[in-house]
Amino acid sequence: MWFAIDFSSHTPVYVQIKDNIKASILSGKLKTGDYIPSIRNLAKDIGVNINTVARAYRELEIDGVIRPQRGEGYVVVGVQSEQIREELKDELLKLLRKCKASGIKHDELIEVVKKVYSGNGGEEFDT
Amino acid sequence: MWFAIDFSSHTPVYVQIKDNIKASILSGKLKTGDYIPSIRNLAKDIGVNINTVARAYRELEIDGVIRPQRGEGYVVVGVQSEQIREELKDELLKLLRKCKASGIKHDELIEVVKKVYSGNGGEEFDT
Amino acid sequence: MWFAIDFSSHTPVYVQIKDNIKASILSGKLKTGDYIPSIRNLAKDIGVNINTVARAYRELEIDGVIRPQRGEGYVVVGVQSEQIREELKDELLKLLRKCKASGIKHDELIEVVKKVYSGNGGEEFDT
Amino acid sequence: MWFAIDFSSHTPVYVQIKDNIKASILSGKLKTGDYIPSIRNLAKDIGVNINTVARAYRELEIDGVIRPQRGEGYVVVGVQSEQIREELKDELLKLLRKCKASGIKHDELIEVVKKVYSGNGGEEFDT
DNA sequence: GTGGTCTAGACCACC
DNA sequence: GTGGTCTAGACCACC
Repeated sequence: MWFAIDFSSHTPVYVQIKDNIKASILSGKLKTGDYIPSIRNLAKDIGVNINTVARAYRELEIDGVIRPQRGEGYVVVGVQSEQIREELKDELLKLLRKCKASGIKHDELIEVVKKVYSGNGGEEFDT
Repeated sequence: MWFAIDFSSHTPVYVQIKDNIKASILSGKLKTGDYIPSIRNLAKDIGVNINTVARAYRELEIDGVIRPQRGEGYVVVGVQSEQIREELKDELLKLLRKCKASGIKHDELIEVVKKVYSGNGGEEFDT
Repeated sequence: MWFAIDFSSHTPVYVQIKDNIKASILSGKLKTGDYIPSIRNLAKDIGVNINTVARAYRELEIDGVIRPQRGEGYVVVGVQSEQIREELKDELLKLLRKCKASGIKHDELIEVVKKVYSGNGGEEFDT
Repeated sequence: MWFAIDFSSHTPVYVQIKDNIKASILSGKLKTGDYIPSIRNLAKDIGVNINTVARAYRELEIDGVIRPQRGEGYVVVGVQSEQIREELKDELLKLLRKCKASGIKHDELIEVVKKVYSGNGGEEFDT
């Protein structure tokens, strides 16, 4: 697939997979009705065990994000976009507090924001 | 102490303790030479096992952030401020890209920034 | 044919097909000598792969329930009625114990029984 | 624990474990606040792999039936009794239809019901 | 001791 | 080919 896993992260691999799929849908790289990679293919691509991908997919199914297609894999159903955006903003809020507490100045911070939200660049968050 | 632990987070508790102490130093709440809480007290305060705090302190000592004072607890040595800030900004960069990719508008984002970096408040990054 | 498959059930599809055919014989909807649908037709009707129906038929043949008629499909031979009924009653016994243990009252239960065994209706076990 | 697993059943082992725990709560053998067996103990007792029990417990947690107690195992929260009873009655309805379709007479059936719902016996559904 | 995650590999059902 | 379940065993965090 199109994303890398950070094995040194404390975030479990299966959660990273879930997050990546959801983000890909939000960003439009995956649309409703699209097939996502088969469990075995994705596992091979990102170098993890089949069970790890299977768990991610199973939970995405429970969340209503994907749907199993008998014998053909999983297709995208859609995501609760607004809900996920709120979660992201919450995450951002926490991180910004850390930044401020750590003495990062407002100007420095705005510079980082500009790097991402400047005219073009920055659409790709996982390459 | 002055921070809460998120037990539902994937970030291990001992890492959260380390991060919090380092951030407190960066923000100036803790200065070189200050005593930090005893292992036993901090453990009681935040409701975790002594071993967990001990591990955080042990690693902070290895990192040169704190130093054991014979029989009197630990005192702050200092932190590689700039390095930590750069790491934070890196983390922020990644998260912002996710935000953009997920369709969060620039205006919404600035609103979140303002929530934290507004006038005075916001020194507390963990409340 | 006259039955639906529950794809979300843990019972394998080929077992559901077998059970349905056996029940149809027991109930008299299928009699000795009757032809059952061709593998291809049944597969199309219930929306499963040919191999799945083929497996069900193969096992029914092994069990002596149906018999291939050269070039003409399968005909019903018969079933060990009494044995199957005893198995069903055993299954029922277990489920009723669960019901009682779970606090379902006798009256509630009788109501369910009545729903099925009331006057005439209820011959269709899969509608 | 106090229940056996049917390894020949098509119902996955982890589902059987979930069902048994829920039934034990419904029947009063497990009450709110009780600890359930540790993952490793239950796995050893019923002769399955740790992962299988872990999956059952994880899903029960998602369902709000049990709650992890840091470092001490899982405690019972409770169950949506009424919902589970409705599920059981649904299951019963399906089975009864099979019974009727298979030619089991009303009298035979009532006999089975009486075996379970007669004055005393029958409370133990899993011994 | 407790639970959480992951691997390597097996076997099954279904297409 | 697809997904689903399970095992045996490892290593981690936390108590």
